[in-house]
Amino acid sequence: MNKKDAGELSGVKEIARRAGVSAATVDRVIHKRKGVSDKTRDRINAIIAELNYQPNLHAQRLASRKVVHIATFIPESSDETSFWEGPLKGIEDAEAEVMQYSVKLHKFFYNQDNRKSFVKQAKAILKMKPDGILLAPSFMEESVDFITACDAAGIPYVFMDSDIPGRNNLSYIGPDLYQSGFLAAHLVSYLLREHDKVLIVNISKEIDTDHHLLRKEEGFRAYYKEHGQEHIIIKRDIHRLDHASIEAGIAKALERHTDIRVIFVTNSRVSAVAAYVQRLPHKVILIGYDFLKENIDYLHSRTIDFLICQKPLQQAYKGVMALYQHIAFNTPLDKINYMPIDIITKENYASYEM
Amino acid sequence: MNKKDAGELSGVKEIARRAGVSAATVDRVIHKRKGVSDKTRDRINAIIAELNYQPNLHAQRLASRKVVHIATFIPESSDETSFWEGPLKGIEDAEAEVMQYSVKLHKFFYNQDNRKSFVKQAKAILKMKPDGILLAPSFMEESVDFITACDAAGIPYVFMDSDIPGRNNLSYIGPDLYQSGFLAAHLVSYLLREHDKVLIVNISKEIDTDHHLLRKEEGFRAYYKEHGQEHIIIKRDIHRLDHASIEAGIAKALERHTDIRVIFVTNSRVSAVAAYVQRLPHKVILIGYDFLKENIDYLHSRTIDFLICQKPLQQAYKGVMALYQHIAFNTPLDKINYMPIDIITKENYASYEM
DNA sequence: CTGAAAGCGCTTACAG
DNA sequence: CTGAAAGCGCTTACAG
Repeated sequence: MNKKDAGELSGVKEIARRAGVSAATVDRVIHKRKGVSDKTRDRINAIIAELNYQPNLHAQRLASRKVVHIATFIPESSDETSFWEGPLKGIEDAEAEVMQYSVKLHKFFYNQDNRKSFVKQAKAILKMKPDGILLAPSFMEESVDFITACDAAGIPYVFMDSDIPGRNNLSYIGPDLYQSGFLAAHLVSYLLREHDKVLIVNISKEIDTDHHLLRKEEGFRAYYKEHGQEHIIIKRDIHRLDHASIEAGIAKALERHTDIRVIFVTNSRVSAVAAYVQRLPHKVILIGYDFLKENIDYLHSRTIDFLICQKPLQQAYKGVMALYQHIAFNTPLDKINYMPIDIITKENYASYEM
Repeated sequence: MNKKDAGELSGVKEIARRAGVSAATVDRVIHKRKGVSDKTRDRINAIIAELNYQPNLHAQRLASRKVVHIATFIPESSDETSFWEGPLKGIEDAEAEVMQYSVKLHKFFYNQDNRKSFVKQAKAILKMKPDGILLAPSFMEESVDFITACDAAGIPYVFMDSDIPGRNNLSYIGPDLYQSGFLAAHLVSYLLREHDKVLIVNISKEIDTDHHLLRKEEGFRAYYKEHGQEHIIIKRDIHRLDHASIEAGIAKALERHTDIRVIFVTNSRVSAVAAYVQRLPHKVILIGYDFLKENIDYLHSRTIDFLICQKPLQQAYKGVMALYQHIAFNTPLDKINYMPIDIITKENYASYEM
């Protein structure tokens, strides 16, 4: 490593010198704080532009004695599904990377089957007045109430995992559900022989309001509509999550339609279907969602053939980082940030980066 | 944002106070510089361990007036293939992110069809004595000579894109070629009907020594060996890169084996095969490698069905960053860092992160 | 509306 | 082998 070229003034000091003001005033302009005359401001901005000045982030963070408080608000991991362990890990990774830099994360959780738990925690978040919030807005109505309160309190927020369009969120970071269904349909099209049928299975307690599953189903159907083949699709909604109910639902469908060759489960509950399918005398191709331990086990034993996955860990990681960048350095964020749609198989899961 | 809790001394100063020495001495111990008595060193190390001290990277980079010089050494993008534009972009991204922090990148390129260009540039790199090198070691012998010289000069290096096992590289960042071939074989197994055959096509000037392609073919064959089906594989090596030669090679194979339903091209030259296949009266499923514009166009028109891709941009980006972290902060690196094996289709390419 | 001075947590010469 | 002092490029009170 060599020494840096000994140089003249640069950065804030150089700007101050050229403008004939102090560094403090330049700082005020850079951070758009008030208390600077328009004339001085314009002069300084012109010099900043001319010099194409880029602040030294190290110096910035070091000198700033501020602590940024970020609240995260996601479902807790339940016995039913470990899906949210991924995002939680992403949040913790971001925390570890960023903590030493005067950031404090406050993690809040709600129960996905309990709207009241959401409302209660939401209240607690508003009370602590964080500098920003990362939110997975599962319950539509309650989420809208919450972000309306955030807007009023001037607290910026980022959505992850699912979007609520037309709101003041800084950003949405998560899957393109429709497109992932479309991708699944394309994949399935290679797997079907003539006269074969595909079974779509939605498994959720509240399918009426569950946008996730419906958007995926729409995407899936769109593919076959495009090819004039919607008739090959059979569909079942299963409203109970216990294995017996799920198995009964699948069994009935397979009984009625003996030509079903592929089952597409629109969420991570595919492992419950796999538990049944593996006992069948003939092979049924199984496609589902999400990198969960149960699912990977079935992928490994080739009962599940493909899993579609959208980087649950990275979603949350990016969400925290984006908020931090925005709050600490005023970085602009993209309003929509779709995660890649990954196809996981037995061969590539080991190197999958969540 | 709230104020930080007003605190006592911390960091280097607190360690110095407890050890009864100056900050400069603590600094010497942290960076394992010599000129400290064993006794003092042990005392300081004990305190560091006790406090679980983590240095503030911002302060570290800010205070250090060193410039880190990193050389990158990859093939130039040619008319034949734009593959190396991806890694170059990755290098430039890393540069943009890290430049302001006193890092200087020096980009060297060689012609993939010209060993002499490699040797010449390698000499130039050794002459400038960088602090670290990111190397894509295409030519085996020449690369070994080069890294032997680097070892002698004490210059650390990281491999990307292809590995040379058993060397002193800090790290390898790139694909798991064997496993990607195995994945391709699994994918193909879904696409073959009874009595169908699959054609493996290697296209390269020097296939004898081209480890890339052979490792992929091995992985591919391993899958069918496991299933006792090696007989369904037909194989062609094509040693010329012009479209006419490639088309002639494919045409001959298809003529001889009318039951070929899938063609697996072991590298990015799949677009040349696509140009021929799209003119055939019947559909042939086509699988190849790499996110190149030509390939994506054929993916879009459904002539190419799947592309396997291993994050060319990210490989190079990670390589530069890893070197930087190692040189500037002494961060330990993983010896092997396989990139995810991604399956690209018409539906998910738009959101693919290279 | 503006500036002088101190300080963030480190590292770097320099002197002894 | 060790330390005092200055400095990296910013931001923060405080004073005017």
